[in-house]
Formats: sequence, structure tokens, C-alpha cells
Amino acid sequence: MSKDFSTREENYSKWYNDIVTKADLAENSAVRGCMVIKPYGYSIWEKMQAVLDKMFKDTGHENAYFPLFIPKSFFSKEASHVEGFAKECAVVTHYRLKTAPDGKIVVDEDAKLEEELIVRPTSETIIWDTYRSWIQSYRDLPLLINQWANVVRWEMRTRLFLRTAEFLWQEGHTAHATRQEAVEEAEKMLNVYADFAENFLALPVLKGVKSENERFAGAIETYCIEALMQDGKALQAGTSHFLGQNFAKAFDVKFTGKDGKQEYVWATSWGVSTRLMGALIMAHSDDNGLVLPPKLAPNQVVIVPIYKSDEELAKLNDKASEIKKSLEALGIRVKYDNRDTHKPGWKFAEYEFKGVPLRIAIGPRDLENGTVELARRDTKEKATYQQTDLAHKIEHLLGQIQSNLYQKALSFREQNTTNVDTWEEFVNQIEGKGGFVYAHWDGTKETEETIKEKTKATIRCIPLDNKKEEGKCILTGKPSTQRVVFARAY
RNA sequence: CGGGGUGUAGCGCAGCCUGGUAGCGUACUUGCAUGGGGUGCAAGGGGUCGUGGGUUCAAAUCCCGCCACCCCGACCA
Repeated sequence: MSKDFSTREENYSKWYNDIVTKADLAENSAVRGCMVIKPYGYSIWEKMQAVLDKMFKDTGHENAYFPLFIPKSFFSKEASHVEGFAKECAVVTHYRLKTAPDGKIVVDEDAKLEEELIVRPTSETIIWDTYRSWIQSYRDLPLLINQWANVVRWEMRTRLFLRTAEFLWQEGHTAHATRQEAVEEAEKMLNVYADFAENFLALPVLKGVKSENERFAGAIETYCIEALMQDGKALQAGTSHFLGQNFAKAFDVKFTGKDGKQEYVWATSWGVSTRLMGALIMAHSDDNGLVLPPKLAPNQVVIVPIYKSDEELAKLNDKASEIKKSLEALGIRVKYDNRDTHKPGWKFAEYEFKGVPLRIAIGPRDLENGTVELARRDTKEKATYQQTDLAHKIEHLLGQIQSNLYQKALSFREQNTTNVDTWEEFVNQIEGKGGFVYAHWDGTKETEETIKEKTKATIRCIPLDNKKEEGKCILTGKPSTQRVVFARAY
């Protein structure tokens, strides 16, 4: 089967690419570093959006939309922010083209912009500039806004979904009257992300904070969720930042409190992107293709008829429609594929590759016996089921598949999480099987940088529920109060 | 931006060294058979050989320039 398709063992990154392109999720576009998200891939993204959007609204947020372009001068207002993004910005300098004498289309040099526009790599600056006029009083707070948007970061090397020059995401930007409230907001949204990752993506995540090195440009504290991929590398799946008063000061956003005193507003921002698609793909898929958790699968069940004659097909059409209706009545997403242009075996392989969680095959034999054949994508088990009460059996199975995927990913993470105490152990682990490596660290930027230089491993996070423990830094031997999580990362 | 590699049918590739009718697999179209795991047989359509120049009677093939993409580094969600 799938002989032209790479396995994880042979070439992990080719395997990933093959799944993305051959399962029709996305492909490279004519524009360097930018992808085309194909209908099947986009429908999974839409599922994610729908769930997250509801979670945001349930926690009191509203959607709004801010411009794609940001005046260059805005970036100079928050020093560390510009430093973080300056090297990867697309800049608009002109607003008109013209036809040159040789017939070619060229930029009209007369149409140079007075001030260049930056294509947003993130929207803090334009949003905080706007918030200045929205916020006067404590009565205007908290301001809880989310935006679904595209952003551009001019990456040197790109990979479908994991790192593209343009990507889709949501960015929440909130304003609060007190420090504590903003910190609580940042933590709340981190929990929303973790909840989403675990209950929908079926992906266990570590919740933690970033070290200073890895912190978002302009943040006081960056909270994150970190997931482990099947090749032992970590993937940052979402971040939530406590921004303090940095942006309020940079954009002069003040409010008058109950006491009549003016104070700068406290801020958060938080985001997840189409990178989650990459996480989803790498977390569960196998050498037979994509594996989707039922909660996010565009089709949860596919029904394939097996027949020889038109009469047989007609009977199967009736039975399949009946089954489809009973499933849809329970809110299950079903596709009945009775195309005559492809054979059953072809369809089996196709839907397997595309990760459809459950397949029903039904043929003349089943019509006689009152049965169907059910095949699970996650375990590849096949079994014959009586048609009686089939919809509820399937509903139950979908639930099982969802939790099985989570459990599998969780035990993988546990098997690939290690504690190390010496430099030698650390290097062996990072360069061997990888995974999350808990080790003591002296807490300095310099040490983290040296470790990164030597091993390519970075501190993924300092877990929120970390237990305190005396120890010695694996590199410098200086005292440490807790272990932090190291890994090589995407 | 440094190192390596590749551009030939929609996709994957051979041909290039040693210049002389552009090929294979797959996909596509048609017909017949087939139908419980990518079906078989037959016929057919599809190419400015990345691009510009040079050498030659003759260039996919040799020479020079350019462009694009991929991989490995540095940078990053």
C-alpha cells in the first residue's frame, strides 16, 4: 500500500510533507514561503476556529478587525518589540505600478509612500494605538478583543503549516485596570488553549512560562503550551503574554480610576495559529497517513458501498441513506461515497490516508445478514457490527477513538520525558532520542544560550506546577531550585 | 546570507558522460471485463527539455550568464 509514501522511520520530515500534500491539506504556492491551504485542510482549520471562537466568546471576548498595514513609526514605540520583529518584516514602499517603455510592469517610483507600511507580523502596535481612544475610564475596562487574521513574518526557511511566511491565526488583545486582572487573563487564556489542545486536538501539553530568552518581544511574562511530536522534538502550540504596562506606556493608553487618578492600562495578548494544523498532523498520524481526532475531522464517518450491479447499488443506497440519517440525527458528520468512478479498495485507501476516523463498508452480504463492517482508523481494527442501534454504537466508538488518541499521545510523551543530572546525560538524551528533558539550570541567560549553542536544545518552559527541588545546573554546577524542560524544538 | 543539490508530460523520474527520431512509471481519455483493500487488458491524448546567449551541419546533451526551487546551517510561532 502507499508505496510512494515515506515512513516516519525513513525520513520524518518527508513523511510530514507527504501527509500534508497527499492528504490534500495544503501545498506550496507560487509565492516563496507561502502556502495554499486546500479545501480539506481548510475545513479542519474551520473546525478549530469554530471551537476556539466559541471558547473565546464564552470567556467574554468579542471579535474585531484591525488593519493589515502598520505605519513604520508605530514599531519604534516599543523598543524590545521592534527588536524582536524587525528582521522579518515585509515592507510596503509604493502604491502604484506602471508600464515601462519596454512593455514590462514596473514600480512607479513617483508613487513612493511618505511613510512605509509594515505588513503586520502581529498587531499589538496598531491595536494599542487604537485603544488609546477607546479607553478613558475604569468603566471602559476590561476590554476583551480577539481578531482572526493573517500575519506575515519573513522567515528564511519555511515548512507547510509549521512555519510559513504568511499564516492564519487569532490574536487576543485585552486591556485591564489592574496588574492582577491582566495576569489572571493571560493565565485564563493559557488554560483555554490547553483545554482545546487536550480535548479537541487530543494532544497533551505542558503549561508553563518561558525563560527570558524565549519570551515574546515586549512581554513581562510569556505563558505557553508545549507539545511533544513523534520525532522527539517539541512544538510550541500556543502562547499567552502578560504585557504589563509596556504597550500602554508606548502608546499612551491611560484610564482614570474610581479614585480619580490616572494610570496606565495593563495588557495581555495571546494567539494560536495554523501551526496547530502541523501539531495535529504530527501528533497522531502514522505510516498510513493522516489520523484525525473525531472532534476535528471534517468527516467522522465514511460509508463505502460494495456492489456489482446497479440493482445492488440501489438497495445499498437505501440502506446507506438510512444509516446516514440516523448518524446525522446524533450530530455525527457522515459522508456516503457511492461514486462509481472509484473502486472500494481505492476508497478505503483514500479515506484512510485522509484520516477519517471510522469507515463503514456495506455490501450484499451485509444486507442479507443485517450487518456492516466497521474499520477504525486509529487502531486499524475491523469488525462486523449488527445494524441494530448502529448510530449509538458509532457515537460511542468515536468517543473511544478521541480518548484513545489522547492516551496514546500522553503515554508517548511520558515515555519520552526524562530527568537528567549531568551534562553528559543531558547531551546523550538530547542527541539520542530527544523528548522533554527535565534538568537543573542556574537561571541565567548566558547558560541557556551556551546550552543552545552546544546542543540546539532550548528551554521550552518552566512548568506552572513545577515542584521545587534543590540541585545543580547541568552546565555550570551552580545551585538551582527547580528543574526546567529542555528540548529541541520546531 | 554561507555550503550542497535539482530544473525533461499533471506528479515522480531516466536520457546528458560519448551531440543525431524525447522516453519510462503513474495520472488522464475511450472501450471491454472486473468490483469485500489502491483491478486487469487494449487503444489514445499530452513536452517552447527552467531561461538567455555561444559552439556546431545538428544541442535536452558541450560552454558561459541568469532565474527558480529543494536540502543542510544561521534566524524563527
